[in-house]
Amino acid sequence: MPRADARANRAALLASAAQRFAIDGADVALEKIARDAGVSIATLYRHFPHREALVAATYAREIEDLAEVPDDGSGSVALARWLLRFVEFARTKRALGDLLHAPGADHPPARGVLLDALDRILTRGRADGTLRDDRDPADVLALLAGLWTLPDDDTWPVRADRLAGFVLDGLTTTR
Amino acid sequence: MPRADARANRAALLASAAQRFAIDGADVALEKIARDAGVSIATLYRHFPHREALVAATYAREIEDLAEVPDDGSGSVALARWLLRFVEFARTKRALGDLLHAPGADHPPARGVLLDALDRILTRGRADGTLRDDRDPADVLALLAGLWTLPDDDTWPVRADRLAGFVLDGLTTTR
DNA sequence: TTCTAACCGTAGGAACCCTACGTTTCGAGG
DNA sequence: CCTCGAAACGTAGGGTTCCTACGGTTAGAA
Repeated sequence: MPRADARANRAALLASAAQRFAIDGADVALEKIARDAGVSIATLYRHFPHREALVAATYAREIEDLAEVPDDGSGSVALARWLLRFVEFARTKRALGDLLHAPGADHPPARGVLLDALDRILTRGRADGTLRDDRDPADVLALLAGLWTLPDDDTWPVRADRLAGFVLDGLTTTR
Repeated sequence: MPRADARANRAALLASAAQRFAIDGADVALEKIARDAGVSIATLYRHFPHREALVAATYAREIEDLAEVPDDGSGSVALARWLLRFVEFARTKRALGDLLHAPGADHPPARGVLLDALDRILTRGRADGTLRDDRDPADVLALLAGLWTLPDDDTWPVRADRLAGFVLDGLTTTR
């Protein structure tokens, strides 16, 4: 159990981070987040050793939510539902793009969590014959990276749905 | 006609940039490129007011190459060939990812050039019935953004081909 | 050879990242 | 209620990169 002041500072940092990431994007200065939270930059680094850790912690709950895959329904239906949720996720959490799609070879934990979820869905679809068996979770995530490149205007939802639909189409066997 | 020394410096900068982008990636310090070229950082900024301009100029020739689309063959065949070239493009010019897929609403010229090429291909495929008519060039480019998120190891070519194949499959009508 | 517009480098401010180090404070145990 | 040490804190500063202001230098036309 950490000290009470440490816990409070951590919470304040996460709150500021969520706000700043939403307003200024993923590249906002960490010193700005620290200032908003009323703590020094050193405290931020003590709690979150690098930017990635702060981003991951900020969205930890949402990532866990997205990692849960209901057990009912066919693989293709599960995928369709998951994609809907993922699109909403991408729309509201633009700062996570860098984290999920970093070209580096070492996956951040958040990426692994989502890959696991996709793996469960693909496995189920493979078993019940509703999904093709020649794609893996990383392929799906790579295709969805495009969600973070779409222009940030009113056309976003339409384009995003079309992109997700494209992915779903390409994965389903029924056709 | 600019002065001879200005032309030489510009050429030296482009040569250094090509080398540095290939070795160190898109985020290499501009001062390093300037030093390699034997000029000062101010000279670099005078020729290329921002990083984007330098990247675009460095790969201008290759982008123009990729913008040329042969007139023969069906739309789907043209698309297949173009995708092969684009994959090779992505493999050798990783620094261009940021430029082609910047989320901002204002397209850099290089992006527009490729969108035009894709548009010609899609239009042809729509005319001859080999390509679906409900996708636009920006959709295709968004799907291909995933190429820049793949891990930089030996599995790259395989994953890249699979991704491009997925895009092609999803666009062709013959099935 | 002269002269000026174009080009160049030096120098430095500003923003950000990250760490070393001395100080303060919480809260468990007496 | 006090003591006291571990844990947490902030200040300060070095390093890097971006970008610009300004005065010196040079190419090349007349």
